[in-house]
Amino acid sequence: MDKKPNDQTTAIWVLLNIAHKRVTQTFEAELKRARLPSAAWYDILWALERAEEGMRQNELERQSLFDQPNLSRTIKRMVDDGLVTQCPAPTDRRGRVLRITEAGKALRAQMWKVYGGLMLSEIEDKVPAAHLSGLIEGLASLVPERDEKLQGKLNSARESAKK
Amino acid sequence: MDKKPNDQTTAIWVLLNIAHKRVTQTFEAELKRARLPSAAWYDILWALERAEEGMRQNELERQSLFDQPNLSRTIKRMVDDGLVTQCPAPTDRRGRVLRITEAGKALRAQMWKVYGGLMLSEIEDKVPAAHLSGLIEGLASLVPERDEKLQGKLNSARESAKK
DNA sequence: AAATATTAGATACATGTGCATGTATCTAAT
DNA sequence: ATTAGATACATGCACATGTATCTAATATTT
Repeated sequence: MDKKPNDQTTAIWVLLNIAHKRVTQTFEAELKRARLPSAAWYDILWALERAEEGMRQNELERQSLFDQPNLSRTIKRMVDDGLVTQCPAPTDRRGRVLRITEAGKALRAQMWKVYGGLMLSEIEDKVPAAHLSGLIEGLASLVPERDEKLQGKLNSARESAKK
Repeated sequence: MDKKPNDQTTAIWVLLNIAHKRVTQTFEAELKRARLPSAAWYDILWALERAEEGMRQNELERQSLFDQPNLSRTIKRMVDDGLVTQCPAPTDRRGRVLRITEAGKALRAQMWKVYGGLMLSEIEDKVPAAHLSGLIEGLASLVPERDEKLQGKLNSARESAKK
């Protein structure tokens, strides 16, 4: 090694892993305790609920952290569970248009009671105001601008941080 | 929901997931490209290399992000690969003392060339100085003080951040 | 128009992860 | 000495994830 990472770099790397694991596990455990699906399902349901006209599956893939095969399987399960419908896309016969069902909306609302509460208790209550913007901007700096797949979420996140 | 998470909270939650996934995937992809084991293996090897006298498996479990069954299996693979030895603990016949082998040390050194370089390119080069402490303290605030399992790493990380 | 490349989505396979549980051993109270 | 409960580690199973590949459809090139 020509140059060693400094101590702050090490701290960030270690803490990024610890904090992510810790927060994620808390979310998943509480959702499971409430007999609800995982946070990833929430994110899909919420994205589809906002898309009034439905959403192409590849568009959802770009907005989510799922890779393509994984999203495909997850959607299949959600269709089987009656949460989402999958119709052929009108303009491209390869494609599928996804829509949330009423049951899907109901489940998302149900999940929000737990999910939103966890955002409050696990994040909002814990991060001191002094470190809010440093945390947000620091995390954002780790995501490359050019990564098209993540750009959408990053932009909307930064925007809401500014308000 | 009585109270909604604010926009900064949402940004943190979204960015924590995006940044973690993005950085982790880069690390794993580059290690794989170099035909090296995952970052988790590096962490184990490094912990054992620092423990001159060897380390009890349950102690390693506390210091790592592995849960117990998963660590058990991972250690088994590392023993099979000749990277680690597993001896009965002298004082407790339930326990195992783990030690890194010379081959294990060599592999860790090899991995460091890639791993350390990634810490520089993916973290040190990307996070602006202005957000360093906010990022570190913000992440740390997400980890509960009382979580014994994570406390060790958190303390050493904070300490190095101060220097 | 034919050939080729690209894209959308699904599926197979290998691997990783968490949870529940099993076995052996330890500690401490009876 | 015996028994109750805790702890250390291992294993089985269900499920999530990533990689490679497949099919069908669309886009591009010549």
